[in-house]
Amino acid sequence: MGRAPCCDKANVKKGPWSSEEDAKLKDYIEKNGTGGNWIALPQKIGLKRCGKSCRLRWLNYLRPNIKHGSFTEEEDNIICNLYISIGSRWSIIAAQLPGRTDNDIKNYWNTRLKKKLLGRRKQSQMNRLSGTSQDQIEQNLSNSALERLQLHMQLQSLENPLSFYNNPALWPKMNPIQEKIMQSLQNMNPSPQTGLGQNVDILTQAAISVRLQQELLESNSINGISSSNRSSIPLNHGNNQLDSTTVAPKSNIIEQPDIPTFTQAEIDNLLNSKGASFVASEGHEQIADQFDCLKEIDGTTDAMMWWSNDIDTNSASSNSWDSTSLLHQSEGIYQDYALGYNM
DNA sequence: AATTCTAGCAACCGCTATGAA
DNA sequence: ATTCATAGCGGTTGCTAGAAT
Repeated sequence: MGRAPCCDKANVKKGPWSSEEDAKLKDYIEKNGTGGNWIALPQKIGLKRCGKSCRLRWLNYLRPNIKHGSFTEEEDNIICNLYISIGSRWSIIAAQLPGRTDNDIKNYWNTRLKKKLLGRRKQSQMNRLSGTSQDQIEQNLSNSALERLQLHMQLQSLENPLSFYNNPALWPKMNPIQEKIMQSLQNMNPSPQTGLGQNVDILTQAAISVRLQQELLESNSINGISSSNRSSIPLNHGNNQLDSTTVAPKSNIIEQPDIPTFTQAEIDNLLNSKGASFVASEGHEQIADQFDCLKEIDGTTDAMMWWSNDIDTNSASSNSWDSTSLLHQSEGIYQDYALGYNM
């Protein structure tokens, strides 16, 4: 037995709104407000629409001060800044852009902005990988784009020791598993080859983080913490949701890889390239291959962005952090990232 | 000119959060 | 403390117009 429907589906019109329907709804709300009850509203005004549909139509289209039309460069920047910081919290992002709706921003990101950021790489990947299937190309594109973004963020933290990335106090609250991972990473030794202090190879860090997550999940399962009562552990919501049912079997746990280090030239190239593709060295590719197990954990390689993208759902919903300050904190990130892609 | 493909957008669906009873 | 109705959110779907073949 499922949930009771919010309205009588059989007698409800779906699809695009007519101008008459728009006029009816707009006229009523402007005169009377919503009355705090969207479900009852369509019946009051004789609309054969679901209350949810009325609400969406009002919020996304009819409401006064809605901005239609193209996004400005400043709006692009804000959206990218916040997306990098908090992920797909469209309503929070929309709150920073007066007149824009979450739906609008979500569509804009999915159809244009994302491509604008990644698109330049697509062509060069296509050139290099001609002969491989389109699926492989897309896979390589999205994985390495994420790697590149995170690597750039990591390097950014070295250049600016007081930056958001290097200051755990500024980071969003992490769950216990993430805390342990971060502690382990912070304890790792400096890399003498690169002279980059604690900037241990990011791919290695991520590989180790995966291993730790697997170990922790396994120990939880041994201790009787099943997926059904996992709610006692505030795991990530949405993209990075860890699910013990999809964790790779023990035999697939990755071995500690040999640690190749990025050369200074590679780093320089990464930071300064404008649209050039990131060509992983042989050693890096070997490690990158290990990240397939990430997909088995949470379905996407977004897990690599364990600290930049993961905000505990509870803290987000209880407003224990401020999206406005996040926006400021992340301003520099996107600007540099955008520079790298020559938007 | 007809057909197919693609991008952009509006709307829907299902889930979670919240607050009242 | 529990149940229920509604609001709000984010992911997905489907339609349409324009581009490409």
